[in-house]
Amino acid sequence: MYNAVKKRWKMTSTLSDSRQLNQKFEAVAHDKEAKRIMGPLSTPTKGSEVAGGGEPWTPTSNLKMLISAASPEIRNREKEKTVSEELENSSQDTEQGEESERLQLSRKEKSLGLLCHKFLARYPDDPNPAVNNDICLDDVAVELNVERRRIYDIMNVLESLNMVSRLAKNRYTWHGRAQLAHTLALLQREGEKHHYNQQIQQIRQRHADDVLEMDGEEKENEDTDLEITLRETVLSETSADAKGASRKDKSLRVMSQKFVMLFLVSSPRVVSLETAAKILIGEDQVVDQDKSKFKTKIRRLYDISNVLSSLKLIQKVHVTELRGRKPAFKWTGPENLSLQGLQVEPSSCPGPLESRSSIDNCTKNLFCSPGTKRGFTRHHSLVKLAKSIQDDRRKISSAPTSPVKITSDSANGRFCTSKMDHLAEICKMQLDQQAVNVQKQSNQKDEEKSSPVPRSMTSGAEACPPTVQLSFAPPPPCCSLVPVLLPHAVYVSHTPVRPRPIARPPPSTAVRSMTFESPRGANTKVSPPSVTITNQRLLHGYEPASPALKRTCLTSLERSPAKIKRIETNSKSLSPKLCQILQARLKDRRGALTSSRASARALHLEPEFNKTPHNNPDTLEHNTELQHFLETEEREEKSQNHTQATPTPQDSNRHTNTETLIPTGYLIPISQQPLLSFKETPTSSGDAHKTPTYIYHTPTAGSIAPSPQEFTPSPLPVHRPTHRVSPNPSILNFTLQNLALIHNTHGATHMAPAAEQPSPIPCTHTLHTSHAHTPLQSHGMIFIKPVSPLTLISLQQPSLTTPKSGSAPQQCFFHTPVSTMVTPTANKSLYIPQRKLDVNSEEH
DNA sequence: ACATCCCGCCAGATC
DNA sequence: GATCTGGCGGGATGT
Repeated sequence: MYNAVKKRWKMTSTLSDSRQLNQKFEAVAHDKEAKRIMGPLSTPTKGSEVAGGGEPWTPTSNLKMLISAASPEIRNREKEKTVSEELENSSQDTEQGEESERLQLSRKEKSLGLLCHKFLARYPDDPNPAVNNDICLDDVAVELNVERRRIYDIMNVLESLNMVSRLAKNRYTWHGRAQLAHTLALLQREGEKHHYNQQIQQIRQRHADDVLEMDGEEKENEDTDLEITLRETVLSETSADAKGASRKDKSLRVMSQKFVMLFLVSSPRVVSLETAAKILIGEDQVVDQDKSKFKTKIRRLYDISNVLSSLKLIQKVHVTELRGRKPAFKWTGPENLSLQGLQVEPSSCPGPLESRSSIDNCTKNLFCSPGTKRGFTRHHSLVKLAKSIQDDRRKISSAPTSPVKITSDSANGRFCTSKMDHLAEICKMQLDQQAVNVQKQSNQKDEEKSSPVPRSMTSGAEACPPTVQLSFAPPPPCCSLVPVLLPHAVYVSHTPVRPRPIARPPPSTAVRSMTFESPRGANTKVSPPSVTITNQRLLHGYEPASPALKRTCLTSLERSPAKIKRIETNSKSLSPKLCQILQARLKDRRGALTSSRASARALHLEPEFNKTPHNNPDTLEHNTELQHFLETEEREEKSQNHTQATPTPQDSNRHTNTETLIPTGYLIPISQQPLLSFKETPTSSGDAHKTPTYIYHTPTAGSIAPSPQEFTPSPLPVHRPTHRVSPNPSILNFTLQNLALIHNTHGATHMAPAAEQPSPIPCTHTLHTSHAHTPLQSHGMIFIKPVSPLTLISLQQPSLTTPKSGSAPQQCFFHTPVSTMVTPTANKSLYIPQRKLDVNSEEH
């Protein structure tokens, strides 16, 4: 397969090369020009790359012309394309010169930025919805003479800004800048929520301090305050990076959105790559993990920057700091972003990210009768839901190493079944409701149309509301699906920002406790100050232990598959060390940790994780010991906290927190009640406050929906200490595994519940409803199988459908990487994003 | 030497 | 199983 892919790529490159060669032949180029003029190449709609030639008749053409004029390189490139195309048609002899040709092109000529320019030149900023704005990656790749891989990079960034949306495999829909302002506004808001500005300041300050004095202690102190916040946020967000979810969490889309957020919240709208990378990665990790990660992040940021630069949203600059001159980017995009439009009725309009396709998918396909065939492939998920569930169960149960999984099994069957049943009903309801919503939306649209955004692309996306609509406000049920832009990452952090209508217990910092190892090693200690800070934050309404954070921890544990593998590879040698570390850590933790353990529940770790321990005998031994140790601790903790054990809402929250620790993707803790409380405002746009539901988008299966409840106060102090230490993913994973082995006591501690929960499937609906029934539900834990996001989605839908049902369930959704959303309430538009897009409008 | 970032391997996700 | 996606990082190129 790979070979095949490679071949394909090679072919592409070959073509490119040949084209390049052709480039030399100016005459040929001219011919091409003529051809272009004659007609669009492959995609008429797109306007083909003719740009260079300049097609006066279309905006795109004009744009192209301008670009070409501005950049000879672009022009040449265009020519090359044309030429190459001709060559292709005529002959393929070019291969010989491929290499040479390739080399001939300067690096700049092959830059992503230039490529993006070319790409953008093909489409109008404000596309006519009536026209077919579909983008075929293959066509684009061919036309632009680049490998598909490069196109993905561009598409990912554009998608993060909702300038395009994925329709189906190999297919995207172009939205242009119509929704850009809205999207940016959303991102800005998200950035504010995440306190990125603080993070930036923190980092800057820290750098300054570092330069001035290398004193370790001081640094430590510094960390306490904002840094902690930053870390939390970052980590939480990073969590995405971390693993679990799928690599998608680390996707360029998420990074791009975060990156943009940094600009939007930073006072001097200048962000250095270093700062951005740190924030995106999390300083701890940066410090701790080799710099490779940092380097990689920087590389990615360059990729993103190139695209954003092409969009003219940022501009490269250099900032001079104490340490010297550093590359940075300055925001040159729109400055005054307002969410006004966004706030429009949530229900009516799909989020900026929403695309016609998504809407269509949701409305037409998804919610159509389950049995119906869906035009969109992704919708298969619905159809396959049952199958997926079963598969998941099977997998889970089969998982040799994870006891937890096994547990989930028994109940799963029923759980799934019931869910399915619900699903059908929900779908039905949803359809009905949808019809109503559509009408409403249409009405609203008229009003809202104030914004020039053409939302619905072609065919009736009746549902497709203008971008403006996205209101953050309580997203309609469907909206939940609607990607408000919050990228996966986003979802993580926002928790902190959200206002909690209900007095909920302070968030627990359980997550932190999970992080055993501080990157800084010895330095990390539990610092009382940090605890204090946490509390303060809580008071302020920040949630230190944001779900995101938790996730982060979890995620970190899981990490990307690739990484996991690496880790596993090394596990043999590392395990002993890890064990030691863990033990030491545990000792340290003993007193403090209370809830952190919960993470342990994570039991159900990915197979990979599971493998590690098992594979390595030594590890097993260590594990046993660790387990013992943990168990003991856990018991102690339980005894201490046992009061909390009772399954009251609060308890649930706690559990949730604990759950958070669980590796994302697998267990998802959802607190229902809180959600319910929030949910009430389906229509209200109140951005800021209602937000009862959060839409957590996780590209990966396991997004955790942090409920307000999640933040329980009581445990905080305990967790805090650990928190400081940055978790070593490997260690965390290891630990989690061990913990997993340890059983959880149901109520007593944090995590246990989740693991025990039988149902692997995250069905919001079920969860909520069941809340009272099963322990699982009560805990809000959901076991999500990373493997089948689709399943999750479908499950979610049901919840969507029953928006008003009032039950909490609906509020939480699990987003698979693909679709995410959670909207508790409303529901006007059903939207199922094929992929999760990122922006959330959640809070309101 | 350092900044950029292209290239394409390779694994997870989808079809 | 084939193909699509896209994370990732080696290493080339530019400054």
